[in-house]
This record gives sequence, C-alpha cells and structure tokens, in this order.
Amino acid sequence: MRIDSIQQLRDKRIKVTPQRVAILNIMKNGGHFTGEQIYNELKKKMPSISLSTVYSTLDTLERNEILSSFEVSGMRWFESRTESHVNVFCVDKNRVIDIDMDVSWLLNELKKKGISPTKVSIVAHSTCDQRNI
Amino acid sequence: MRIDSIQQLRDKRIKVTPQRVAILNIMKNGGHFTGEQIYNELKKKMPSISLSTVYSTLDTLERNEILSSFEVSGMRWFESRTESHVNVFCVDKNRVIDIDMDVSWLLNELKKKGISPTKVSIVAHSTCDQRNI
DNA sequence: TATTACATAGTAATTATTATTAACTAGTTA
DNA sequence: TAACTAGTTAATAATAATTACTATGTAATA
Repeated sequence: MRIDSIQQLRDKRIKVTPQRVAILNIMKNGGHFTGEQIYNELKKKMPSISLSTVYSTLDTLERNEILSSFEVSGMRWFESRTESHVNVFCVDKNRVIDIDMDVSWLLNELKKKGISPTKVSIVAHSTCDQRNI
Repeated sequence: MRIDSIQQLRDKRIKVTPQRVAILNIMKNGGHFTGEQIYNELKKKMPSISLSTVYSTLDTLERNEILSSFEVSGMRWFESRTESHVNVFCVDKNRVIDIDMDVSWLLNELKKKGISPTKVSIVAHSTCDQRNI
C-alpha cells in the first residue's frame, strides 16, 4: 500500500469522494487497468457506480497527476505510477507489466532539444509467454 | 521520396496492388496519418477505395514491417518509419512530429532484461505552440 | 483451364469513450 | 449548524474509430 488515498486527494486540493477513494484504493498497489476493469472491480463494493463516473474520475485523477494513462491495444490503460517508465504490453496475454528502468536519460535528451513534455509513454510490444515476467 | 513503393512490396513478397502502392506513396515522404486521413487523401485519386480496405491494408503493411503505428489521442497513427524513435504528440495542434534521437540505448537496456520487443512506441505529450517544431 | 488463395468494396456491427443533464454532496462560509 | 455553491455523480444517449462480414474480384498455381 503506497500512500493514503484520502491524503493524496487532500494534497491536490480536490474533493475527497467515496468514488475517488475507492478507485485509488483499487489501483494504489500497482497494476494496469482499463476503464472497464476498474468499473467491474468497483461494482463489487459500490453497485451503483456508473461507468461514466469511472472514466470522468480517472480523467480528474490523471489531470491532477495522481494517476497516469497510456494507450495500447485500442484502449486506455491506467496505473498509479506517474513518473515516466517502460510498460511492456504482452501481446499474447493482453496485459501490461512494468519494467524497472531509469529513463531520465531520455527525458534529459528531450529537454536538451527544447521539449518539456507533460508526460512520456513508453510501450514495448512483446510476447511474454516464454519468460517469467 | 524514400524508396520505391513497388519494390518494398516485392521485397516482402506480398502482392503488389494499386491500393497498397497508393497508400505507400502517400506515406513515404514522412508524416503521421490516421486511417481517416489516408482514406480522404486516397479518395482523390481512387474514389472507389473503401475505408475498410485502408485499415486492412495498413494492418498488412504493418505486419510486414513496411509501416508502423502507435496509439495516442484515442486513435492509431501510421507512419513510414519502422525503427523505434520518439514521436511528440502536440496536444494543442492535435498532430504528431518526429524527434531525431537515438534510442538504441533504451532497446539495449530492454534486451539486457531479456525483453526483445517487436516494437517500442515512445510518445511524448507536449504543447507545441510556443516553439518552432 | 480449373482451382485455390488472397484482396477489395460496401455495409453493418462493435466497443471504448465522451457528452448531456438532472440530481446530489463535500467542503466552505454565514 | 444551516445554507450555499461549485464540483461530482448516475443514467442514458451519442460519438467515432475500428473491425467483422460477405460477396465479388483478381492473381498465382496445379
């Protein structure tokens, strides 16, 4: 469990609502989720939740840099990490895993070229069947 | 004009069709295109072309490593470059530009970790209004 | 020539996401 | 603590990019 979800929202000075807290609690231990996956997980505890609420909440959380997202395989994937890193999309399993790698070199190179991106998505496409990742 | 479109298809031993050649001719001088953009460009010369043909042809060309694609802003962007590089998505102009940067370091790091990706998409999100890119 | 495989056009279907809107509520202020 | 208000939610409808389907067409092969 990373940091307290309620405190995260307070730090960013946005409203603490049960929906936001619940979404953060699902995501804070890591992993990569589609909007639908979060919705399905959330419904177990919060049956009245709406899919549009999930998406708009995820948008709000990303705008406030509590979450981040990237796109692959025709959909958006959300995760609790917000610093740039490498995600591997497993084409055979249709899931995403994190790779622990320092990419500050890439960010510095971009800065040298006058580009200060709000975010950088790095997605490697790979089969993951034969390996232990 | 990079290399001859017909020759590219022959080299990969896939059928040379007018639709494939026309798509490659649109894309070979660089730039980033959505399926719809290619379709609209193509219709000028080839009014009977179908949007589904455009998508299936783009798929075929990417499978044969003549083109590549990545996803950002809710859609797929196609380009004639196939080696890994950095794309910048201009959030203010809703377009993509290439950044000339060597990313072999990143690919080597991945290889060291046992990952041999079929492709790596690197997309930086940035405003581009205030700069000359 | 007959056969087989692949490609295209046209249309319908899918599906992830966004827009709309009315009701609601967290957090602030009186 | 009550009232206020700006932001949030639920429900539904709408959108838009992409894919599926299918009949026809075209090229390669036996």
